[in-house]
Amino acid sequence: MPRDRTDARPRADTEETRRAILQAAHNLFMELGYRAVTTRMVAEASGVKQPLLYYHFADKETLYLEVHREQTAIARAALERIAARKGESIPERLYHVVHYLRQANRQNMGIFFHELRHEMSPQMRATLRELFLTSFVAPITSIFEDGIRTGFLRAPDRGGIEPRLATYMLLSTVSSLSASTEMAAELQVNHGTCLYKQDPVRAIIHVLLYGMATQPFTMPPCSQ
Amino acid sequence: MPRDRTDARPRADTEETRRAILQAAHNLFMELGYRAVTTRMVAEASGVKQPLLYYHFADKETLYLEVHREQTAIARAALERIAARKGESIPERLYHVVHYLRQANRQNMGIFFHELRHEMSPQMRATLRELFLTSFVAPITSIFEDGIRTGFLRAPDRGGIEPRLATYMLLSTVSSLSASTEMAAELQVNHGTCLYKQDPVRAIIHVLLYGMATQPFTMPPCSQ
DNA sequence: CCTACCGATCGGTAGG
DNA sequence: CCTACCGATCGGTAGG
Repeated sequence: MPRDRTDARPRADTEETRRAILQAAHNLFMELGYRAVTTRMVAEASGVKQPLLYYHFADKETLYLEVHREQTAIARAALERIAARKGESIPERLYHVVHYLRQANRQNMGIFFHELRHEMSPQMRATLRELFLTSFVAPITSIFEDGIRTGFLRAPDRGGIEPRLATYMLLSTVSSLSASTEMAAELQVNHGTCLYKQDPVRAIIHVLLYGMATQPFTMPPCSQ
Repeated sequence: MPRDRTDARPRADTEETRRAILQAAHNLFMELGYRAVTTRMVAEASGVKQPLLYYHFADKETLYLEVHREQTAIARAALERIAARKGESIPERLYHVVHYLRQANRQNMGIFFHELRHEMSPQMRATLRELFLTSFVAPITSIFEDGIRTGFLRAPDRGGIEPRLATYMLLSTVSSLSASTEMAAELQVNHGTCLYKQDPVRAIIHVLLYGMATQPFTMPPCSQ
């Protein structure tokens, strides 16, 4: 749609503006959510007038999609790279995953799914869901699969859980960690006597791997 | 504010209407979130005209607060009752907690904190935060504290985590479970060979208690 | 408990 | 890339 007009500015300028809009929209959508961000807020944050957004993007929903397309591509590359480091242990790879997720200012996963269900058109919903699965869920799941394969993690039929469920537990805990001031503040206070406990990320991974119970699990064996 | 007018209806009718509004508002706020729910939607769902809401409640924010006041009172009673069942094991009590949380149609915790930070006035934010801590966090935390006290769970200085962090991990995982179709659908598919795995709630509690690793935790001992 | 209506703001368009 | 503006809808009020 852009650059088919006779009085168009040089390509660089137009591209630059488009990128400024995407960047501003990214920050605002992640901070406030789809509905709370107005097109006028995006325009002001990117230094243009509001109707210009509709020269670069068909509508607000499309702008939201383009933001996610760009960000998920970056996240996918980073997470697949971490997942592929077979030389590193499972805890190390998980730590790097969580570290990346926190550093990328992703919004809360619950809010993302909420927006998917309630604010997006059906085809947009399907596209965004696919982007999320490919870029976030798949790489992390492959780490858990690797853990089961190498015997570090229990297989689902040996008292373990499905890799996909493990991924969702990790993602939901970490995204709540970033989203809720309450939880984040709580974790900052935790200056325990143990080294890893000063780092909430390590504490969470520690629980997912080794649990909280004193004794190893005493559930009835699976092949009963 | 209500019932100080000369032509007021009988007390029962007015109370009934107020309750109908609260019930409709509860369902809508939990399903769609504060911002997405309009006062006109609440009015229609409770069978009254929109301006009537302002006879019973000062504004939209106050209506939201009253909904939470009522619901957290119910939740608090239920959760404190479960936490007090000292005859039941920690896993059993946790299972009942999660079962209750899922049955009460609570919204996603991430969305709740998001609304707290971005949609509420400061004093409303403080009140709602207090309600949440007293009604949800405190009772569940007391179960984890009990687990450490009785030796079923590892103490924070013995390779365990703070009870409060355990509570947030449980709450965030469970609330994502209810909120994301994605995750819920995933868990329905899980028909493993192991009994507890057919129940996603048991699987989540199992991981929090016993972890996913084959071997007990091999982190450096804490008193080093 | 209602009808009628307000100022503000929303996403998006016209026209250049 | 802008000014000007649209129809719709929002939370809330006037007045009875």
